[in-house]
Amino acid sequence: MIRVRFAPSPTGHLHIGGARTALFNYLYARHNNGKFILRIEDTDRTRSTEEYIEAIIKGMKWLKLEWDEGPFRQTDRFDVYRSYVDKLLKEGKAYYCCCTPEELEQRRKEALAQGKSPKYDGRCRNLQGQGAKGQGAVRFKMPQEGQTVVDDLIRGKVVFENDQLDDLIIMRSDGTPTYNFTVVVDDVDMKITHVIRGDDHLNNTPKQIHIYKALGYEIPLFAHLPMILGSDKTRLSKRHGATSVMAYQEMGYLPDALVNYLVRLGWSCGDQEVFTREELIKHFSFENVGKSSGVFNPEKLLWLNSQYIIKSNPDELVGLVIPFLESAGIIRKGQDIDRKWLSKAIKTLQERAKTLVELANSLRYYIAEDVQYDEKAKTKFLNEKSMPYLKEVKEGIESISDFSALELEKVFKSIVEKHGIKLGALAQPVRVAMTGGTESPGIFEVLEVLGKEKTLRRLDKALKIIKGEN
RNA sequence: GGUCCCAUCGUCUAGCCCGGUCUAGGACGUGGCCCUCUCAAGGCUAAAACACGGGUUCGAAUCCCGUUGGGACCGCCA
Repeated sequence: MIRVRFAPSPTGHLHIGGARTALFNYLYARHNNGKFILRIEDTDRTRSTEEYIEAIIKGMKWLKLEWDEGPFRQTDRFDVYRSYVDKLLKEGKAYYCCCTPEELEQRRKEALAQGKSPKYDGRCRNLQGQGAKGQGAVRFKMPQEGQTVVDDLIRGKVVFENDQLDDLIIMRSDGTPTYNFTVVVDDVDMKITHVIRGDDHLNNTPKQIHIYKALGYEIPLFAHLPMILGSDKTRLSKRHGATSVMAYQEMGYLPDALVNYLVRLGWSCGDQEVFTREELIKHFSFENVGKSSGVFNPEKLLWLNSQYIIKSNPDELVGLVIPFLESAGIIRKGQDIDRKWLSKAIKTLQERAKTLVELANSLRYYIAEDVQYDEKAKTKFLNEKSMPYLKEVKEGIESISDFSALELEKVFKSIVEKHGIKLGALAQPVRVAMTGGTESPGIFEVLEVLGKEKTLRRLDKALKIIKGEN
């Protein structure tokens, strides 16, 4: 049974990079009928918050990255870590270190200034019981010779010289455990078979391997994912724009579109760009995960989002767009709206909106009582020249009983033929009268969605404006 | 500074493991054309890359070495 985990630290929101790590774990688990575990690594009590735990869970749920076990929290397991530390201490595989953080910082700086490696110098390592027992931080005794090989599923064998490794702190002087230790203990306890995480952990891996060995446990398989970079090729951060997953929800992105974008950043499946969740699960494999880091490209994400909006069922879009209509002030919060009609309106706009925010805004002229005219469009199309045509459209419309796009087209066509003009000469003035602007879905569709009553009212208003009555 | 990782169009990538089929394929973005009542969507099309230098070989994007460039890590953060 394959068991993987996503183990974020709640010191911030779920961000793009974390989401992709979670996604790859999720896909690997689902592809292999394994288990996906969520574990919150909150041992840094000064920086972890409940709020961020909630935010991470919210982000995971929004992306529909369902986990099978957890969320486990490391702060619930301090006694477990403590017992493992005691075991190592007893076996002489760890020792107390009474160097203060200030001293260490000082020595690190000096080493760096002299061009030396800033690793811990092992000062307390050989004190052999002379050091203050039971106080200070606990360090793990790393082997100082030989090599450690990380056999990575993505990178192959990576060799580290053990003399490069330093005795890392596994328990702080306040008794709380640290990351490199808890991660091993938890992965063992939770029977994790594959550790799938960011590339930034590759250098930690040999240290963790030694902890597994000291504890006498089997070493899991590792897969280190390439990093996601910003446009300047440095690690993706706020400087590059939105990095929080939920910011994309607010900007009107569909979770499936984000997932699709993220998975293609580092993974490929031939020439295919758009995938259903089922296809992703079916095809996902580390064989097709690249080694090099990738630059986050918001334009491609936007394109994918537009593709997902086009593919969506308009009825589903109704529920998704309503919050955006509310926040744009197009409808009042909790206002009743005819969902069937809204669905029809959305259908005409789907291929024109790249985000739900755009979709909501483009719905404005359908929903609002009055049109807001674009000044340029108004002067160009609502004038003496178009007035007679507008009148004829009005008369034609009044005469039909079936107010459908099909019938409307007939009305327009007969006027066009009668005057020997192009359809555009008729459609554009009507478009401005209906929407206030020069861009919209096909004019017949717009009229049909608007309905006879609203159409006639807007035609009247446009005619009044031309006559200067408004 | 040390260690580790990486290197194909501006960007994401296919190809690389198993050298010839690569005048290097696809996608986003950009330009042009078509469609057309506008805007989109869609279709067609163009420009655009094997970082560099050495090997190995009849032949290298593909294998080896080096250089350069980029990234990550070196915390009583995770």
